[in-house]
Amino acid sequence: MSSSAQRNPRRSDALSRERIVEATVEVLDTAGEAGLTVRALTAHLSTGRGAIYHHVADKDELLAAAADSIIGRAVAGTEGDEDPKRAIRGLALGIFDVIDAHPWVGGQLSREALQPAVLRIWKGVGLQLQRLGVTGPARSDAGSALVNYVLGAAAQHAAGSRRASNAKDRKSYLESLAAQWVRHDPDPIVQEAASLLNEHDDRQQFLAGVDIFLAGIAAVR
Amino acid sequence: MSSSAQRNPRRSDALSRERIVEATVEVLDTAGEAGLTVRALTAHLSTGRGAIYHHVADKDELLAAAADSIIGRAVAGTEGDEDPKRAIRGLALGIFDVIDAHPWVGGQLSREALQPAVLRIWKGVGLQLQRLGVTGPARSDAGSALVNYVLGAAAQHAAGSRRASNAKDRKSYLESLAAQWVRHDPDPIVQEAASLLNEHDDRQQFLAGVDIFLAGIAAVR
DNA sequence: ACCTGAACACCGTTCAAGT
DNA sequence: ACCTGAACACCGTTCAAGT
Repeated sequence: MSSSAQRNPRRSDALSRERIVEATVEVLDTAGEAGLTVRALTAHLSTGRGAIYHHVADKDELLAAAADSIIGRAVAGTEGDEDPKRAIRGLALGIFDVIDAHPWVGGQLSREALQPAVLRIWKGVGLQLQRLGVTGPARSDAGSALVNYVLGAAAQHAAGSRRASNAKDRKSYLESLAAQWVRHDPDPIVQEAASLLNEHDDRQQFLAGVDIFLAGIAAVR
Repeated sequence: MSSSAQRNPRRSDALSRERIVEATVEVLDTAGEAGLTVRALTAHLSTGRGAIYHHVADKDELLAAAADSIIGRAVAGTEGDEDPKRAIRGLALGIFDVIDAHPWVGGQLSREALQPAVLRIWKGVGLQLQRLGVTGPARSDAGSALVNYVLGAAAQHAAGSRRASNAKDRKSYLESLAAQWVRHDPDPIVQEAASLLNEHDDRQQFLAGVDIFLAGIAAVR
């Protein structure tokens, strides 16, 4: 009845899909995407390599389920806001923050269009757009624009943060890259364009993009 | 001087980075991302498995170079348009079409933020935004919004088309999915939101998204 | 029914040996 | 200098054998 430990603490309970997905998240968070191997996972669960295949079909399903468990938490309780615009900002920021904390989710969401985690995001966006009064084909266009923007920004941010855990390194790399552009093409127009790579706060820039989108659907409507 | 064939047609020339990247594109186009193995690639080039490592560091570099060769062609000659808005639409559509034709590029662009192909897109977008008269931090925000939207839409479209090569299957799957949402949650608000998954032309919807962001950039400025 | 772990059919990458 | 292909150190998944 209670969830307390049993006689043998090394193997607390029978395996279950939930326990496997939970362990998958733990391995991904500590070892990254490359560190998620069936061997590492089953070692973490102290079970045999083949055991997980009684509960999930394959590694893809495992990754999709792990991402869904993370996104599920982020999207939950985002409907509360009275103001649909604020709700959209909250939903988007919730996804951004959760991907910042679990970079492997960013890559996973781009891997399969109709996976549960992505459908959750479609659903949340659809609800808020409806509350905003966007209807008909305009809502499909707006929803697709927002979902694709959020997923694209998430993937790029995750890809960047996965590698350059050191922010200083990243900054100096971006600066040298911009300088390289300018050297390669001394056209002042290129020089100005290189400023896109300047230092910025990814999170704030992400939110600015959401606001550009919100202004866009208001203008197009 | 000319590029005509030599005596032995089975091994036309010495290996080179260009020839290897070209072969990589060919393998990816015919066998997909999962089909790109060093064994398949070197067989296609009729050489030994280790040969390519004299010209590229590893498989990641190969994928990045292959994507860059595709994106390079798409972005080239997109600066011609007088009207910067039309140039942005052309740039975005060029990327969409090239990813529609080579779905593996869509996934690759989400894998590494500062890879050459992605930087090319940043550069192209930066140039047009500048011509549009967007300056200062507003240009960074606008550029990031546009680039992330394009990359997100590209990845989702590619992920969708990779699997469901059969459009009929995809359509009926989306329909049953929407029906499932409604069954699961009879709230009419959910039912309406499910309409986001309705049939649509991905390419046209992609362009509608670009226009939303363009309108937003104009409104926010 | 669930679990174990050896076995299978693969990978990417390295490196001694060749030319 | 460039190439070859065997060898190495891994993978994900299956499946007979156990409980």
